[in-house]
Amino acid sequence: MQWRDPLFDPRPSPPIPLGLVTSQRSQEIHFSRPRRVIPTVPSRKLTQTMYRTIQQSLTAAIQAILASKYDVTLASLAVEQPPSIAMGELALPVAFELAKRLRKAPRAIATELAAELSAQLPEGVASVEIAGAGYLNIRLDRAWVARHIAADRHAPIGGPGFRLIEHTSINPNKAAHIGHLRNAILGDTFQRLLRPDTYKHGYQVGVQNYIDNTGVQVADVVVGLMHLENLGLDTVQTLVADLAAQGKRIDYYCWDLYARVSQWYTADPDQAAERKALRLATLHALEQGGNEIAEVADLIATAVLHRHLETMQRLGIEYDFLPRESEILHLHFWDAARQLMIEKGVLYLETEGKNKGCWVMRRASAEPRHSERSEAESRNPRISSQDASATTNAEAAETGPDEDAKVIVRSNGTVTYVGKDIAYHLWKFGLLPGKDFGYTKFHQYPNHMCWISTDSPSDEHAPAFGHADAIYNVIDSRQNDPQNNVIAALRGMGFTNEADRYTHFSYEMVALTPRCALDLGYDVSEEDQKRAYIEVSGRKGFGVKADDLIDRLTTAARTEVDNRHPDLSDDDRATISKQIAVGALRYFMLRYTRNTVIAFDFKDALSFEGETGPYVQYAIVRAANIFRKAGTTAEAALAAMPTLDIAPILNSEEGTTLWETWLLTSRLTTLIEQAIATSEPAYLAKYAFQLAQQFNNFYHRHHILNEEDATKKTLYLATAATAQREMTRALGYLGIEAPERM
RNA sequence: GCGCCCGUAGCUCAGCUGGAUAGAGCAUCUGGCUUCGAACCAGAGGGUCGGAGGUUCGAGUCCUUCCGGGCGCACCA
Repeated sequence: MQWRDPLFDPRPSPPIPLGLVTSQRSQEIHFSRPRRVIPTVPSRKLTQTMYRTIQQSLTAAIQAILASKYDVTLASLAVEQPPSIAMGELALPVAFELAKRLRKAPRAIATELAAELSAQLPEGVASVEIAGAGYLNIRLDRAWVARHIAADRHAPIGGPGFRLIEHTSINPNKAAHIGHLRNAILGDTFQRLLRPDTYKHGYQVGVQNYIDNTGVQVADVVVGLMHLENLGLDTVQTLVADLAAQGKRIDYYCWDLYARVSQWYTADPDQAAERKALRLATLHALEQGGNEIAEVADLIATAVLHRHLETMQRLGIEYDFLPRESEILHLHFWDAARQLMIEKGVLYLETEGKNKGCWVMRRASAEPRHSERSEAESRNPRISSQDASATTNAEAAETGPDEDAKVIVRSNGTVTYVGKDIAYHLWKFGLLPGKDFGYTKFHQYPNHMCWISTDSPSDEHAPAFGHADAIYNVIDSRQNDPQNNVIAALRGMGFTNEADRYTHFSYEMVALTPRCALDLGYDVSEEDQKRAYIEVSGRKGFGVKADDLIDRLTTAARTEVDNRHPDLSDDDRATISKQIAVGALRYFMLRYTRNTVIAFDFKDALSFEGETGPYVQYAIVRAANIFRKAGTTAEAALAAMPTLDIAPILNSEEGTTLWETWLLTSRLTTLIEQAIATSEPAYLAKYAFQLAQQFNNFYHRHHILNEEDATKKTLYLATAATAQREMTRALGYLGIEAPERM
């Protein structure tokens, strides 16, 4: 096991545009067109990157020794973490790499290197030792490092540029379910990692929630309203108003109706064809716009959309802009995209074969990938020319039509979903000539406005969206192929830079365990009961609705809070319960890595113990309680650090737990960088938990308030303070608040 | 048939650029509340990392192949 610390990261840090730093969310700045900022080096760099400096001087020293003593240079030097803190803080396996080249035993090389290095130790390094078969283990100056952590020196994160995150994107025809929650929580957490805040410079960020308000799913609910319920525009209006007046959720109503309609289509074999035709006619009317069907659709889709925003707001999830498919259609984004694609030669009219009469695009998989192949071959000669026989474009043209090509425009002249998506993504990158949405206000959050697209002129002072430097699409893994098609289109058009900065933030679905499905009262076939999990289905009305889950979590938390804090006011208990519920839910969705299928079970999701959000929240509350009882503050404890003689304590046997706690608190920047680089928020969730575990361990080992030695007591308080600070930050990025008490 | 993902402790999952004795949580068992709150901590048992080859000083991690499971491969949207 090893880990990397950004403080020791050899990579150069990206330039920071100091001028863009804002501590508060401000729509004027966040959504402005990309500001090309001339990178400047922050003046604080020298002090902020002290730890990185340790490593740099360390590796530089070793390189110098290698060059002078053995006449070799290494491209990079690996730096690892020893298995136990007792062996040091850093481990260099450099001797292993050199063993063969120098025809010398690793341990002998390590011995020579250690001798040379010990003669001139870099600042912050206490000693060098040889360990195992030839590791160079480095011990740090614990007091020196701890003081820098206490002063909150940390490596900078972020850079210039505008990054667009698309997440949630629920069809506005039914209630959000647990699968949508995973999507929204992943996207929202990632957005928090990127965005500027008081801890980091970050990147400029825009959060978009794409609304497919003219799709077949909305059409289905419209069919239900108009043909199953026999409602018209006015009576649908009444229905929406009535449900609102009764405090009923319109999205729940649609959830049931959608399932009924889906069944109704095929319920009577004699009428199946007729009903399918009705469905199609409804869809076309809806796409066309300017008719009663479209108005009903807009009414219901907008009402459901408002509910989705409410649901997500319960979890602290907010959006900046809601682009709708209706505007992509009505503002003719596709026409501009089509012209561009033809100009760039990626879209062509098929004149033969099964796709005759369609405008098609070659699939991503059919593209020759020269660079990848040559790289693989150079690494491993055994992978050679067999797979180089993949058909090239030229060959395909000679051997007939590409039957595997993706149809973008149907033979009847209508554009497919992928076509619309290509147009939308060209717009995201500012590559769609002459096209932009109209923008109008839609929903007011406490601190900012959420805008929605319109085909009318924009509101005054509407911000500009689009023109992103990089984009992240939080879309489940089942849409892998369609996403790759869009990326392939960009690449094919020569927008390679954009294609490289297009991240399909893919994740696996949330399914139900058979037991959970049975508990909810669903019919589960014998076959399904044998499976590990069952896919949720909006069409079948099969799943756990997001609001139901939040309600259950809140109720469960409330029971606990009522038992523990009968003295607190009703409002306070409600607030704490909500914070715990959100903490449990968000952590649950974030603790799994993206491509793990979550088999949902209430037992796991409703747990507040073990590896959960509330566990971390509880650790923070404990730390806060110490300062309350001690009559001092975390800030005061940290401020006292420079004056304390802490080296003897940290270097002692009993100081190891303390030191481990300090070391772990310093890794937040690493984890954030790692989570961003890999698009994997789970790493941060894991870290928050480990930090809480480490703190709890320290908490039980040292009784702070009873400590009689004044120096020790202050050091203990500072340890609690730094742990509390970093746990709170880590949870903040996960979108989880720390309650006052719990 | 093709593409992508997964297979690690009884269960649910981590394991980043290949590194030292493969880790958590849950469950089970044992111990710890008159303490800064036990939504906690300490300890125990539990592993052929799906199988087989290969590369490497070193493989859960990289390559090949096989097995098992999931998802996706429409002129639907």
